[in-house]
Amino acid sequence: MSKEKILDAGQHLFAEKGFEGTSVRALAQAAGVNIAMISYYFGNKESLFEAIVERKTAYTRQRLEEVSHQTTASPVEKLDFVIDYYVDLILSNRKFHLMLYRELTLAQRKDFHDHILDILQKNWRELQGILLEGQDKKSFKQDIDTDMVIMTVFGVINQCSQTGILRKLIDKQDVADQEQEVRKRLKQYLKDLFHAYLLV
Amino acid sequence: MSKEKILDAGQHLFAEKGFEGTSVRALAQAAGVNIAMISYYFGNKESLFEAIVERKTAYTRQRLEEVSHQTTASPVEKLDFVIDYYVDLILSNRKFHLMLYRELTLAQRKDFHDHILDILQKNWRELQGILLEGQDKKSFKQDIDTDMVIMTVFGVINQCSQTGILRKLIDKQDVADQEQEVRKRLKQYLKDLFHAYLLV
Amino acid sequence: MSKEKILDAGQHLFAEKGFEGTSVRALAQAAGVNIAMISYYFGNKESLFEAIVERKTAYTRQRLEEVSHQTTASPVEKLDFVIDYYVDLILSNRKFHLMLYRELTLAQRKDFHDHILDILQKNWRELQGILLEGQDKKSFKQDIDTDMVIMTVFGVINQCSQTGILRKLIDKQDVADQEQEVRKRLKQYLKDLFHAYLLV
Amino acid sequence: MSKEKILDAGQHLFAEKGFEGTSVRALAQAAGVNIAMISYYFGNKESLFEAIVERKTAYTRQRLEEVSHQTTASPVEKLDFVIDYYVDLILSNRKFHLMLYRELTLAQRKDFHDHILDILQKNWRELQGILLEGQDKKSFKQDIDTDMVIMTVFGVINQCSQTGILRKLIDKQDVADQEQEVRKRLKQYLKDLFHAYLLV
DNA sequence: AATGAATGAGCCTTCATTCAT
DNA sequence: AATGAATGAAGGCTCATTCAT
Repeated sequence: MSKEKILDAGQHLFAEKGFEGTSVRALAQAAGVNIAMISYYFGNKESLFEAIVERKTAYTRQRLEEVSHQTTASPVEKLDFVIDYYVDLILSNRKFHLMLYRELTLAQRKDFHDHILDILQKNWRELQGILLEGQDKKSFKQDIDTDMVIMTVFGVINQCSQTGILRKLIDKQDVADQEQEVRKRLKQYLKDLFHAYLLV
Repeated sequence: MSKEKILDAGQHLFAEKGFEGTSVRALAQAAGVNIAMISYYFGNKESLFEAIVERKTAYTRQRLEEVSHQTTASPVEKLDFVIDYYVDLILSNRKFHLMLYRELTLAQRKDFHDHILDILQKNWRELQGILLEGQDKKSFKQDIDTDMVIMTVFGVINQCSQTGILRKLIDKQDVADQEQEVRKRLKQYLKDLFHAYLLV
Repeated sequence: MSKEKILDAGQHLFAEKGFEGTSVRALAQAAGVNIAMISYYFGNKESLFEAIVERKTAYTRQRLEEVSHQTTASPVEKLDFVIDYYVDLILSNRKFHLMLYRELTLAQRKDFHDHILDILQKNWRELQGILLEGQDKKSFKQDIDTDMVIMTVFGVINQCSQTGILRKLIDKQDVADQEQEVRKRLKQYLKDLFHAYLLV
Repeated sequence: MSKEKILDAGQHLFAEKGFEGTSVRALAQAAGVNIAMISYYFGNKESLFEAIVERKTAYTRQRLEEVSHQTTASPVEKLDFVIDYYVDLILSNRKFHLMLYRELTLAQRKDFHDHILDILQKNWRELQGILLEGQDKKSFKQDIDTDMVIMTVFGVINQCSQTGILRKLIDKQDVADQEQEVRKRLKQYLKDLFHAYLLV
């Protein structure tokens, strides 16, 4: 009960304020539990952070595997699906993902960094599998840089999420519409881009 | 004299440890000045940070403007040049740029966030100018998403810089070679990608 | 069952880490019982400590009384026996005795201090009885300071046990031999010393 | 100024409550300075403790050396002087010395333990020098255990200081008289004891 | 222009103990 | 008889900043 409340509060607060910016006092207060419960359940703040990332990414990985291992869809269809999936995933959890990548760029806490990177790489391998399958089936070109394609998918989505620049480019409508507009545009763009680059 | 030393020390330390991770004590010690000098010259840590970013980006912007305003090159050539330029720029100052984007994603410090974003947008407008010029001259397609192309340039370079994943993918050679290999591969990929997407 | 396990764990842990240095959590873990059991059985940490000391000293006192009340031996023989006995006793339980005297010197916990001192004094009175008997029988000098002799017996043994200096003075042999060497030397010295001081 | 105040407050508080029992908050309050000044001047609580011991023992060592190196006195006179000196020294700073020996028996903090022991051993060597000189000059017996004599001097004084038992043995007079009585009796006893044991 | 001392708030963690079951 | 969850206080320490000189 308290454990869940701490995880929930942590997911929200870490996303909002970052690791350093979130004090255990604030965590305990937001979770409505005593400050000592963080140590009691998780040992320390760092381990709580890892537990939150673990919970979040485990769910994501599971969902992703289900999708990418299905055999009925073509590589292009799978790629399009993954694009849609990741755009929605990242933009629906903007602050959390931003925070994750932010902490990832801090050379401090090397062990944690490697741990998270391993988890993310598992997901990246799924995408790589689709690209290689497409090359095998001759539906994608042979001289493409698959690593870079993966970098592009996450790089573009993160960049949009990060800078929030599109909010400035489209300022005619209200916030909710903007959000939908950005997602739609992002999905369309990535598909167009990769169809132009990948397809034979 | 002391002021310069503080700026230099700050540029290095903030890049290495981030804003939160850099203490005023560490700054003073690294600069070889008294701890009170930071407040004396810059008021507080945040303002020192802004001064450092200002100094760094001003230099970059100046260099970029010189390049993009030249009239002899074609849009494609200009695009290719900007790609080369940014890959070298960001990868040559990896830690600083990572830190910059990291701090940018923290909702805290809103004013600072907007200030930095304004600076970066100036540079982005240069790139946008090239894309629009290409459309004008009918050398680029008409139905392209120019905002997204900009997001892609920075997104992909940052993603490579950020995760350092390529270091894992190419581990046959020594570090210096890897660095060159990554840059070369990144430049080639981005050109191939945009030529496929942009050119009529 | 749990109570015994706690007492055993406490005797070992308090000897090793001292009163302050032993946490209730560590006690519970070492005893393999729930943390709340310490409060359940003993009320609080302090009372547990007293219970342990009580158990330990009661056993010692019983052994000592058996010995000192025997009537066949002369005062000198009795004294020699007590010296042998105490050297072995204290050096065989070095850490426990060190801890006991250590806690005794803390002005805090006055009640506990007095309680322990009463117990120890009972044993001291046995030794004093021997000395007075020796004076009565004219085998010891009349102008000796019996209180100080008692202080000397315990003071010297404790000092050796405490500083572990003899380990540094005799470093030719292995640890087990050192231990035996120290005991032998200590017994011989104390007998020589008191024979010189006490005997008529 | 603050540094001195912290050292003074520390000397008093550590003697009174021990290392663990003295909080940095209490130290700061007793010294009338801000809590951060302990870190500012000494780094941490442990280093403050070492600084205090250093200051105290340095003064003692200096005094002792002056005395033991004088050439006019005989070995017996020197021994008697050292006995008088140490009885006064330890009983005048009872709580401090008790605390010192107490902390010395804690296996925790091994480095600190060794450091203090080294300092104390320097003083012990002075006493050992006197005993060896006495043997050289044939005024002391040849078959004495000099290490044990040293253990005895400190052991007996510490034991008296520690248990405070004499307070119970002599309870006819007021406290100040007791103190003097104990010192006088202790000095006399130690001289009698060693004269009996050492002299040819 | 520059300093070292000083501040007070805040950090994370651990403590002995008690509660509800 | 026994438990795991929960408590609130206190622990040592570091922080950015300011003061007096």
